[in-house]
Amino acid sequence: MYWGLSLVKDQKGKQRVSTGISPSGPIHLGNLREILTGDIIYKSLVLSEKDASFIYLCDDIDPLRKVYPFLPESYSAHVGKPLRDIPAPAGDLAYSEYFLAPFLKSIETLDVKPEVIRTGQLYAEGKFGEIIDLMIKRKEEIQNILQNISGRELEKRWFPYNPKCSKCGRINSAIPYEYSDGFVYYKCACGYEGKSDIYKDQGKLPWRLEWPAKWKILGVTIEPFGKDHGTQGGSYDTGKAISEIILNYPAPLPQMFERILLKGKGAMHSSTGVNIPATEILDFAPPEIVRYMMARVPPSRHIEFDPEAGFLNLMDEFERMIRLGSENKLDEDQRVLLRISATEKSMDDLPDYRHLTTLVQIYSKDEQIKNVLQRSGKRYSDEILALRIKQARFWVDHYAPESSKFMVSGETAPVSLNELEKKVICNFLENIDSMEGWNADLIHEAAREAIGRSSLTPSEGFVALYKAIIGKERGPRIGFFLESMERNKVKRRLSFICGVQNE
RNA sequence: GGGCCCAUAGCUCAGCUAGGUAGAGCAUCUGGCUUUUAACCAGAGGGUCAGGGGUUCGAAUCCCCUUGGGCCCGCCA
Repeated sequence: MYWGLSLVKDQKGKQRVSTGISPSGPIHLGNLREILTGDIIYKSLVLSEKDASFIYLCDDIDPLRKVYPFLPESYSAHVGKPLRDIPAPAGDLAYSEYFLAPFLKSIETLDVKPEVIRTGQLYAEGKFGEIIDLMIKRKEEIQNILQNISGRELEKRWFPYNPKCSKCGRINSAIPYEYSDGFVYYKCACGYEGKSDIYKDQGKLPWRLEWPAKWKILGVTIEPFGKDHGTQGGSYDTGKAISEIILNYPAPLPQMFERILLKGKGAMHSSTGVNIPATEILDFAPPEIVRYMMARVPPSRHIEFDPEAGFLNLMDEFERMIRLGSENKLDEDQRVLLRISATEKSMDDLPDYRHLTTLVQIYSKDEQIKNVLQRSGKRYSDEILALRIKQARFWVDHYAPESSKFMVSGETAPVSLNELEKKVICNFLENIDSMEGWNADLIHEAAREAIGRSSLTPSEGFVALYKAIIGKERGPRIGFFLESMERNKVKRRLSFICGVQNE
């Protein structure tokens, strides 16, 4: 059974899948796994005909933890303040919204459409109030749970609520010393003394308490999370205990997921530069393939993403699957996988990606590529075609390995050909000289004829031609390829090889 | 110190919570076709299922140990 279906099959009643993130910087492919795993689970619930909803929490009240490498040093003044209170590196938005906006755009492209909830807003609306009150009142009990399960020693003055200093704006430096009637009294490191209303966004719960609180407030029943939360004694373990003992709410069904590694580089991490921003993935990868990449393996396995040759193979694999799907040749699991990988857009008749990576290297204009594709009788919508061409070009420019790229050799570039191969080139040159026009069919016919007059097999003959023109043994179909080049340029190159003087 | 994941063909992986004669795609090789596509069709070679032990009539599959690789926690989220 498909892993998503297997995960949800025993879930009873109303289901709510939750995912989220602190929008503390640009979101990369690795982060995308969380929300896509959530979406796959959500869609698995829908396929299982269960009553399901899907939410995405933007933890915009989390403090800025440090000056990240991508930030100017001036941000040191903002460390400790909620992300929603900090100005963005550019523009007028808040810091959190600045990083959230492109991410939301990306996931929409990926056909992920959760209800987006800002945690700061939940605090502002007082949604956490009752639970904060309860947690403060049962502080000792919670403290014991945390200490027993996580094994860590909590400080004597530990308090289950972090007030935000109304003077300096930091949420990590105010020390509470008293609680009464919904107000937490604190003294901040900046010297200010004040109080926070727990029914407003004047402070927050620490993570290990906030997580179970969210489960109860939002009615979460399933939640995927990274292995960092899932370790023994980690925040899921303590969250589960707090949820069940203190809040009397069953902990959601957990689904841990492994990380995404960049082939040859290791784990993706925003700070090390080993990552591909989520937005950039979509510059070259159709959204279906990104979904497919996450959906095809169970979350417990790490994914080694190879944006170079491996990506093209993945595209092939997926396109093959679509083809088999339309021929009704897939087994049940594969059908589910395909269904879950699909976006709302139709996947019928998509131009072959690998083919496009060749075409974009031959032709510079979309119009020419469109003509070539139409010659084969296929029609694609301009919008889809333009997008795919753009993606293929991006891939060729940024990720294509040498074996997938070609460059036309200089007119006098050295090339090693044996006598038989040279003969093919010279025959071909003669044919070109006497050709009536310059189009793909004629060129192709001329090439076949030239090879026919030699003692080489057709495939050997084509190797000779490719070696002469691009210095490699294989290449794009010769007719269309040469048609896109200037006739005289081709002639000069072939003449050089044959040693024929040009007039 | 603790925890999780992984190891199956040259490469990427499936098969593992129904234990029953090792699979797919790509790559390679052979043959065919000889050109809308670096295409397509047919076939072939290629694996002590990391190693060892156990359970079993029977183990890639379940259990234990070992080795190797990766990651996470022991700050904060």
